[in-house]
Amino acid sequence: MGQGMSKSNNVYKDAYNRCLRLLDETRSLPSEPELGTLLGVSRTTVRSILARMEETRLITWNKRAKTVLRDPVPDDFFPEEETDTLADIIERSFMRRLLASGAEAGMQINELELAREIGVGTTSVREFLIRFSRFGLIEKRRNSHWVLKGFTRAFALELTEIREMFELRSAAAFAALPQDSPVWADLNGLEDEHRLLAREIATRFNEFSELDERFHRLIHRASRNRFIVDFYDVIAMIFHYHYQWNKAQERERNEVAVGEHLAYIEALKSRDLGKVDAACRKHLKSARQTLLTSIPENRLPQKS
Amino acid sequence: MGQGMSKSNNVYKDAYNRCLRLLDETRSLPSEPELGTLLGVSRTTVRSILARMEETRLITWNKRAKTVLRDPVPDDFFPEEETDTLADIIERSFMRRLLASGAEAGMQINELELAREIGVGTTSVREFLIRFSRFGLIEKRRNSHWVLKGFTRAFALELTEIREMFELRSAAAFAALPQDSPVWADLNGLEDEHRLLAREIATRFNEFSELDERFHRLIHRASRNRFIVDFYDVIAMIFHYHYQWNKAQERERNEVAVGEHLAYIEALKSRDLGKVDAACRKHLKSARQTLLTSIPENRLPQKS
DNA sequence: AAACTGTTTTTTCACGATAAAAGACATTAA
DNA sequence: TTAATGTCTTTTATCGTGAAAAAACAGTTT
Repeated sequence: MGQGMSKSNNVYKDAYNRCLRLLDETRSLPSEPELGTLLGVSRTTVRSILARMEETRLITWNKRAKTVLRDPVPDDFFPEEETDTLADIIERSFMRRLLASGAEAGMQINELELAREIGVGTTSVREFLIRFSRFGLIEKRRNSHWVLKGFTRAFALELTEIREMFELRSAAAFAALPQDSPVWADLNGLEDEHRLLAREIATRFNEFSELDERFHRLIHRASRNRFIVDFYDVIAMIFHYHYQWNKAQERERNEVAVGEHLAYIEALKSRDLGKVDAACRKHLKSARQTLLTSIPENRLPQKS
Repeated sequence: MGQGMSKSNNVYKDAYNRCLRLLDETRSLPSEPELGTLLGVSRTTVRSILARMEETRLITWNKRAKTVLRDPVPDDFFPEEETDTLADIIERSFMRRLLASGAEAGMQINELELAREIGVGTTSVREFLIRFSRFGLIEKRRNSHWVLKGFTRAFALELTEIREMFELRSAAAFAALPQDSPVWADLNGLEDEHRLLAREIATRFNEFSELDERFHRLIHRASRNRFIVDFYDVIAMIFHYHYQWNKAQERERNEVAVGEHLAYIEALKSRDLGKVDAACRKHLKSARQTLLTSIPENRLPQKS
């Protein structure tokens, strides 16, 4: 499937699907540039979308007039898997292998083999590995292969050490932000979402990780330091796959975390640096514990 | 020049040049695998080197017997510029443009144009930009171009903030290392080199930046945290180009820094955490000052 | 005139192909 | 029987190419 293909049109397909959802809401579509901004794509792509919608008799299209003819049905949508970017496909395949047992530290990674297995070109795999290397899980040998460093206890400890350093500093910066800063409104919004989730935790516990990420990113942004903000990508990636892998006690864990977040938010709103520090430390400690207990360590930690 | 060329043989040429220097020291060369380890290349490359050395009558080569016939002359060496990796060539070109006036923040970076200008393929430029993005100076717009964030005062401040956080922690970890750790010998070696350089600073001041990097890397390594160790790459890159660009008061600056390093080393050796912290802070403060004064800020700092 | 649509050009993304370099296997010498 | 050399295979590094997508330009409509 798909060999020899130069470039998939997933941007178009994804935007098309999103545009279909817009159709429910209006009787006619806005101008091409406006649609482009709305969907986050260029006008070229917008025009391809409109052309297809006309073909499938979803709309009539004549210059400025784009009249909706009917509501979209499930069959109008492109299949989900065709809307993924190649980078996402490669990342998922790679992480599946990495988290599967048998991915020992020190194991070497073969670009060609990975590319063949996933069914993509080597260039895309190379670029993925280069991007991925900043997560500290793989390392390149000059003129040679990549080496897997492994999702080990040592990795988790190094990661959380930096995370704690950065978040404590960000939280302090957050508390020191002037009262008229828009972050306080954002924080209030997040607080409401937390309270709502806390009330319905029994059924909605799996929605926590998305809220968790938004909350921590808001705090990190207060540091106004690109290295701190960017580092949250590493944390988010690890936690994303970690939670996908380890579902044990998910409900309990998340319930505890929501409570900690609410205390943390309370501390931030008090703008008392001592309280902020304490609440932040407490939450980070339990987050680290959660991560650590999920990593089985059957080998001695390797030196250097 | 060089169009259509798949891959340059710079690994071979560089190893060849380094192998020539070995010739001065011995009358016969070791085995192929041994030479490979010595030069950091595969046996395939070693054999190409030996083949050429035989051709140019530098050695006779018959199975295990590799007898040196004559000392190499300057003409035997490949030109320096042919030994550079493509990544280095691209980095240099890119940094030259970036540091040249006219590289405004917000300016967009064009892969194709860069590739054409440097005379390399787009793939190599793309891979370079991905690797380079971790330095925080450029940012990718999804499905579109890269944006230059600029070598601004804000960048320098964000960079030094992290650097100070990491180095203070590393220095403390260093001082806490057991007396029998090999780092103390390394530190003594560096101390000697500093004293030597201090004595001859008038003529050797330009050798400081290399020593500086080795010293700080030793300290960062004590953190035993890959993210801290890796972050020194960012600092090293910035300081490398910064010093190349800004030669004003180089001698004075370096003289002061050598003195600060010696005090810092003294503090580490005392293993008194208070002294270490003070010496580290003092040096980092002046390092930051040096970096900041060299960045002309003619615009207001832009809001996020 | 401002904002839109129609058309053309440029750039990004991803592939297969090929030389350089690494690595594996087979053979031979110490 | 260990460690080298000789030979063959695989992988990495880099390019040119072509389709997807963005961006620029030109002409229209309100």
